[in-house]
Amino acid sequence: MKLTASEENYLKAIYHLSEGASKSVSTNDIAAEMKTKPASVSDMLRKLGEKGVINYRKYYGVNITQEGKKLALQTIRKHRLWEVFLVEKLNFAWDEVHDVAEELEHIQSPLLIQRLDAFLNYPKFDPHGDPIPDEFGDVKARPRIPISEMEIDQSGQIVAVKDSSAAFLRYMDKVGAYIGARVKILDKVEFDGSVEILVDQKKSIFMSKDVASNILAIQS
Amino acid sequence: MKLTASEENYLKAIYHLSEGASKSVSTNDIAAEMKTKPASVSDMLRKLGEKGVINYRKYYGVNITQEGKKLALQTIRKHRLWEVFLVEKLNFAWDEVHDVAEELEHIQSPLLIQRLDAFLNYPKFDPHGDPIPDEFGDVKARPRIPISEMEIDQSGQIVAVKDSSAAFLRYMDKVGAYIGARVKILDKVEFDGSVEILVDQKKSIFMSKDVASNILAIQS
DNA sequence: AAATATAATTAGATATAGCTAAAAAAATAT
DNA sequence: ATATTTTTTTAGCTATATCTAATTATATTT
Repeated sequence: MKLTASEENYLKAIYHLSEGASKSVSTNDIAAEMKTKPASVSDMLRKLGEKGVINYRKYYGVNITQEGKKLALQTIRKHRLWEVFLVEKLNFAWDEVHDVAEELEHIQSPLLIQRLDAFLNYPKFDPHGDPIPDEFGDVKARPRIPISEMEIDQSGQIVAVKDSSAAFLRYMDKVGAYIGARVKILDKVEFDGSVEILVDQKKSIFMSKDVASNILAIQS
Repeated sequence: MKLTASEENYLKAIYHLSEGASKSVSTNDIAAEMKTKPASVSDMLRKLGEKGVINYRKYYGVNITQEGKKLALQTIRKHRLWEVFLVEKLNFAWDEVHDVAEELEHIQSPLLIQRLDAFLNYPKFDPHGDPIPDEFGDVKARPRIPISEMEIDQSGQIVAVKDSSAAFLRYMDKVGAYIGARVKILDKVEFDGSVEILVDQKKSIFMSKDVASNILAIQS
C-alpha cells in the first residue's frame, strides 16, 4: 500500500486522535487537527477507506485499521528519526525541528531510513521524549520515574503528576513547571532529598523531596 | 520567487541543457530529459515564462534568465549537498544516491541547507566530482590534472583524455577505464613513472607514464 | 514555391487536493 | 415528538501536473 504525502498526513492525524480517545474519530476533529475544512476531510476519508487503512462509515467517524496503524507508525518513525538528526547532528533547537521533519518524513526510501537509524545509533526516543517506533511499528514505552529518583545531570521530560489535586497543579503553574516541560537535574541535596531542576534550559526551580516525588518524568 | 518541486525540476533540466549548447533549448529536448511529453513541457514553459525564470518565445525554445539560473543553482546545490551526506555519512554507494537526493533537494528550509553544509564541512564537490555551488550560486571549477601527477592514495574521477584518438579510446575501453570512472592511485613506480590505479573500487589497472599522462582527472 | 515532414502548441481529459455553498443526516433541545 | 442546531456529506469549482489527440507553426525537400 503506497500513500501520497497528503494521505500520510491525514493518517498520522487520525492515528494521533485515535490514541487519545477510545471512540471513533470525527470529521471535524480531523479538520481541526489538519487545519483544513470538513469537506476536504470527507473526501479524504472516502479515499483512505477505499485503500483499507481506515474503517469509514459515513456520518459515524473513522477507526484506523491494523494496516493503517502500521503505516501511520512508519511515518511517525521517519518523522522522529529526522528530528533526532536535526537536533543531534545539525544543532537545531528542539522546537525548530517540527516543520522541517514534517517535510522530510515523506521522503520515500526504506534504505535511507534504515541507514539514518544506524547513523543515529538506533535512538529509541526523539528530542521531545516521544518514542520512536521500530521498523515493525513496535514502540518502547519509557518508564516514568519521579524526578526525585533521577540523577544529577540527567535530562528528561515531565509527563505526569501522581497527585493531581488543584492545589498541586496551582503549585506547578506558579513555579513554571508543566506537563511536557523538559527538565534537567542540576543538584540534589542528600540531607533532605530536595532537588534543583532546570526547566526548558532556562528557568531553575528548587523543590522539596515531596514535590519531586510527585512529578513523573521520562528520561532522555 | 517560490517554485513548486515540479517547476524546480524543469528549471534544473533547462539549466543543464543550456550548459551544453549555446543556443536555446527545445521543447522536445526538455521532454526527453524530464521523461514527459512535449505537451506537458509547453504548459510548464508558459508558467516558468510568466514567473520570469526563463525567456520563452513560442516555437523558438527557451533561454534561462539570470533569476532562473540562480534558482537552478540553488536546487543543484541542495541536490549535491544531500549526495555528499548520503555517501559520506550514510554510506550510500555513489551510484545509489541520485533518486533519494532528487527527493531531498525539494525540502524547503534555508536553515537546513546552511546547517547541512556546515555539518559536511562545506564540501566543494559532490561524490560524482561535480562542483557544489555556494549559497550565491558561484561554482568552483576544479583543476584537471593528469593521473600521472596524482599522489598515492588520492582519489578522483576521470573527466577527459588529452589524446582522444580512436586507438587510445580503444585502449581505455579494453582496460576498463572510462570518462566518469572514479579512480584511486594505488601505487606509482618511481623508476619509470608507471601507475597502478583502482577503478570504481574494484578493478585495478597498470598503466605506463605515457598513458597516465594522457588521462585527466579531477581530485576529490 | 509548394509539398512534406518535424516540432510545438492547444484543446480537452484525468487525478490529486483543496475550497465554498447547499443539502442531508444525526444529535440536542424544547 | 417536533424543532433546532450541529455535524457531515455532496456538488461544483479552482489549481497543479500530467496525458492523448488534434491543430498549427516552422523546417526541410523536391
